[in-house]
Amino acid sequence: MPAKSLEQVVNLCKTRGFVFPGSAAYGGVASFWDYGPLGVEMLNHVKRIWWQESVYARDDMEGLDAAILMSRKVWQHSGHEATFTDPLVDNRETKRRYRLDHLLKRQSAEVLEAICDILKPAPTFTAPSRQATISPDPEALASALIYHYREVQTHFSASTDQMKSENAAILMDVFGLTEDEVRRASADSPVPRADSKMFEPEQRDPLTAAAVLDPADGKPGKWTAPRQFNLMFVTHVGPVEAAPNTPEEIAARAYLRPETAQGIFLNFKNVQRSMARKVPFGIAQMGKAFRNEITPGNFIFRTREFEQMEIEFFIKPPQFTGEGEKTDEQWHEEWIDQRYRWWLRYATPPTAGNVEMEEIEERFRKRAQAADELAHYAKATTDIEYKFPGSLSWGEIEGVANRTDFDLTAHSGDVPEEDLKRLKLEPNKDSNQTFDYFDPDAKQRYVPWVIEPSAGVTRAMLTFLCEAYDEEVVKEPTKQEIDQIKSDAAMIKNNAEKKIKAAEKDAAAGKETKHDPVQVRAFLDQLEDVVNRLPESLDEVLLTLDHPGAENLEPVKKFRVPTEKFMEEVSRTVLRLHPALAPIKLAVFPLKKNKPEIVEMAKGIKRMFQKHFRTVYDDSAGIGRLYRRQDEIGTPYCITVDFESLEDRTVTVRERDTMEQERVAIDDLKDYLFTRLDI
RNA sequence: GCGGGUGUAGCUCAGUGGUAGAGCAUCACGUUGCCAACGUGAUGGUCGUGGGUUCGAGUCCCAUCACCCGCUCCA
Repeated sequence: MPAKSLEQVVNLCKTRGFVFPGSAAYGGVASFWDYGPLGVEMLNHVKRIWWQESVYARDDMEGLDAAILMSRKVWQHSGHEATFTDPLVDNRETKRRYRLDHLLKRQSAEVLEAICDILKPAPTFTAPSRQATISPDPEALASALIYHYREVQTHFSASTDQMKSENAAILMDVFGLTEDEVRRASADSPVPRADSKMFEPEQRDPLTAAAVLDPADGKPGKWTAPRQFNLMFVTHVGPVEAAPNTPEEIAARAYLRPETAQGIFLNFKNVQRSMARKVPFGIAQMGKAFRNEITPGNFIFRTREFEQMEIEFFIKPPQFTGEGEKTDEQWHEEWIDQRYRWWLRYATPPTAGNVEMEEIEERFRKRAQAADELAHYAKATTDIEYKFPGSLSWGEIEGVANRTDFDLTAHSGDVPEEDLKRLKLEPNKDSNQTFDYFDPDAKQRYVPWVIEPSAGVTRAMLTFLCEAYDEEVVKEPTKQEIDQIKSDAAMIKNNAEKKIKAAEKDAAAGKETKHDPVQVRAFLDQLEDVVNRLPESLDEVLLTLDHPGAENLEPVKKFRVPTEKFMEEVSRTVLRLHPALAPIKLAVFPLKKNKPEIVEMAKGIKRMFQKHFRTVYDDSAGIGRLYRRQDEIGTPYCITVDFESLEDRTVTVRERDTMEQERVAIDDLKDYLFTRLDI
C-alpha cells in the first residue's frame, strides 16, 4: 500500500534526513529544499538508474553536461523569453485568477470586438504600425492589451514615475548620458508622458469596460490589469551592478536555464561530429533547472529549483523516412513505452507479488496532451502520470514530447523561407550555425526531428517515496483493543453531535460559531466509515483525525495520544523501495553490544561492504528497534551478529519486506548481497 | 497578488491573564539471546518578530515576518 497522505511522506523526510526546508534558520524560503544525507543518496540513485538505462544500456546514446548559464539569445530564439511569461489577471469579485489569453479564448466574438473598439482610438495605438496589431484573435489581443495596460500604468502610477526619474538620474549621473539619450534608452516608454486626460475612462480598463465574463460565474468581472510573470530567473554576468533597465544592465542580463534541453540542441553538431554518430541517435543530460513558478508547492513536487533528466533523440524528418524505417510517431510511441516501463520497474520492489504489481501499475498512466495544452515547441506530448496521495492526486512525472525540428531550426542561421513559415519562426540573424545533418545513407541534408523524454529527478524521488511508503500492521490487535477504539469513536461522535447542534443554534442566532457543522458532519461520516471497517482500516484511524472537521473537538485530542502509541506498537513504517533506490543498502547490528567479540565482528562486516555501497553499523537500541529504524528508511537488508557467529562464522540476514531471516556464512555474504542488490 | 489557516523543545502537540508542560526522539548508565522491551537520570525553550494594554501576557490588542492550503500550471 502506498502513502495515504503526502503529510506522512513529508514527516518521514524531515525527521529521517531525506529533505529539510531551505533556509530554515531565517524563517525558510518557500519552494527551496535541502536534501539531507539520505535524500542525496536517493537522488544519486535515481540519476544513476536513469543514466544506466538511458546511456549505458543503449547503442544510440551519448551523454552531455552543458552550462546552466547560456547566452540570452538562446532563450530569445528558443521562444522562452516571449512564451515563458504568463500574463495573469484577477477578478476582484470572484477572486479568480486567469491567464489573459486563456480568458480571452473563452469570450464571445462580441466581447473581443468590443475590446478592439475601445483600444483602437487609444493614444497607445495611434501610430499606424501599432494600429495594425489590434485584432480579435485572442493571442494577438492579449499582447496588445498587455502593452496597453503597461502604458496606462506608466501614466497613472506615481511609483512607476518615481522609479523612472530615479533611473534617469542614475543614467545621467553615472553614465553621463544626456536627457535625450536617456529617453531613447528607455524602450519601455515610447509614448510621451501626458496629462491624466490622455486616456478615456474605458481605455484605462478595457477588460472591465468591455464586460469580459468570468467563466466561473458567467458574469462580467471587475478585472485587474494583466501582470506579466516571467518564469525565468534573471541574473547578470559580470560583477558590475547596473541600475535596472539601463543599457549596461540589459547587456549583462542572463537567465538561469528553465530546461536543460537547449544545451543539448546547441551541442547537437559537436556531439554528432566528435562521436561520429549517425541519425538516429540521442543525447542525455541531467542537471538543475530553474523556473519562477507562480505557484510552487506540494512539498518537492513543484519547486523553483529542480533537477531534470532529459533526452533529445534525433530522428529522420517524416518526409525522408523510407520504407521500413520508423516514423516520428513510431519513435514517439517507443520512447513513451520505454520510459513508462522504467517507472514501473523501479516502483516495484522485487518482493512484490502479482497482486501488488497490478496495484502499482494502476497508479501509473500515460496521458496524451490535448492540442491546447501543448507547449509552443511540441507537435504532440504524452505525459506519464502518477497518482500521488491526497489532493495532489494525478500529477505529471515525465513528459515525452515530439518537438519536431522546431528547436534546431530556431537556432539555425540559414533557414529556407517555407520552414520558417511552417514553424512560425522569425529569421535568426544572431546564430552563426545551421543545425542540419548530412545523412550519408540517404545522401540527403536535413534538420533532424526530435523526441524528448523529460523527467524531474526530485519529482521522481517523491514518486518513489510515496509509492514505497507503507504502514504495515505487524501485530494482530486484540478484540479488546479494537473495542476500545470503537468506544472512543462513539464518544467522539456523541460529543460532536452536541457541538453540531450548538453551532447550528449559534448560526441561526447570527453568532460566530466555533465549529463548522458541515465539516464536523463530514468528519463524523469518515470516522464512522473507518470504524466500521476495523480492523482492516486500522492505518486510517489516525489520518481521519487530521480532517478539518476534527479541529477543536476535545475528545479527539484525548483520543489521539494513546492511539498514536497503540499504532506504534502494532504497526511498522516501511519504505518498500527498490533496492537500487534505497539510500542505505545494508545495516549491521551486534545482538549484544557489551560483548566485544560480537561488536568487533559486526564492525568488520560493515567495513567489508562500506566501499561498495552505503552501509551503517548501529548498536544504540534493542534489536527489534534497530530493524524498525532501517525499515523506515527502506534499507533492504540487515545483518545481525550473534553468539553463534563467533563459533561458525555465520550471521542472520534479514530481508526488509518479508522480515524473513536466513543464516548466511560470512564468506558467502558478498555473493549473497551483490546478486540481491543487483550491483 | 487575493482568500483561508498555522507559528510553543529535534518531531507531534497541550497550555482559556498568575512558577513554560506531555508523548515521541536524542544522550549516559544498568538490564536485554532476533522484530518499535524495561529501569534510572540527563540534554534540550529570548512561546515567529516588534510594539501596546496590564501589578503580571504563550494567552488580550495592533503591526510585521514566515510557512501551509486553494486559484494560474506541468518536470
